[in-house]
Amino acid sequence: MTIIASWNVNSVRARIDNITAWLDETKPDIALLQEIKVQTDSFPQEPFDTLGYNLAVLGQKSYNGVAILSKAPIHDVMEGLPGDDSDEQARYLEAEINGFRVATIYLPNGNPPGSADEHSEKYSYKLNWMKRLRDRVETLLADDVPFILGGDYNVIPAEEDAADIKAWLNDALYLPPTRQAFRSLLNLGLTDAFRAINQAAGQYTFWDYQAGAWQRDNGIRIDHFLLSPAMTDRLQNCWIDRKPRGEPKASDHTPILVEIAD
DNA sequence: ATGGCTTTCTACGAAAGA
Repeated sequence: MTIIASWNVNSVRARIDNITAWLDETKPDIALLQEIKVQTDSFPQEPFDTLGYNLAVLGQKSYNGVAILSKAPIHDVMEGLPGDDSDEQARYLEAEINGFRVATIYLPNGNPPGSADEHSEKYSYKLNWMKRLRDRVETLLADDVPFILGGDYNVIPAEEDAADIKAWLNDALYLPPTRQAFRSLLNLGLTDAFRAINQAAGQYTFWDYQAGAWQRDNGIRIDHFLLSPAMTDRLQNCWIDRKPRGEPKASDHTPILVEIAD
């Protein structure tokens, strides 16, 4: 049995005590982090060493940045999403652990989206990034390697994934092209692990810092695990741990976890 | 809400986030 967590921590340095306390209590075998907001060589390695984790880090100054923590050895690390050599944003890191491939994903936000006739530069980047992710998934499927892609997708898949969907109708997280691109990933044969286990509305992974969103449970479900067919066959459970969002100095995201059978 | 927080930076306000 393997427990894998994904958590957009909104700065690994500002959140180090929250993160280490949660890891020490929850003890996931693998943790995928996003928005570490630090360059690779400044990543705080020592507290994770102490907890028994191996590390793979793809950092960037100030923004973005992703990391994989794993109690088992990490092999064959791939830094960055293929398909655009000019893309310098640190949003994708993939490796082999325990015989499967695992990626930590920080999909672009995309706001402001621009108009329907002319998407903004940021929204175009998001949609192109999703196309590159689809291409990567097609390669992994063709190679017949089991895989799990976890992270902050910045996609609200359906109206039941937001407390107030009207607030998101014209947002890059929910616009039709965004949901269409997310569905096209699923249509390749991937499974949204959370929805395979839990069909309830009102299951969120993000609450804005503003306007008492957490206290009012005004959230959205945007952090996801997508599993290849072979990994879906091994899926035992998937759940959201709301507790870290209520702690002092919390990230605006909370962790999502999957349990995979051996 | 064209932003009510939060984080970052050769900082002292602006950019980015969602």
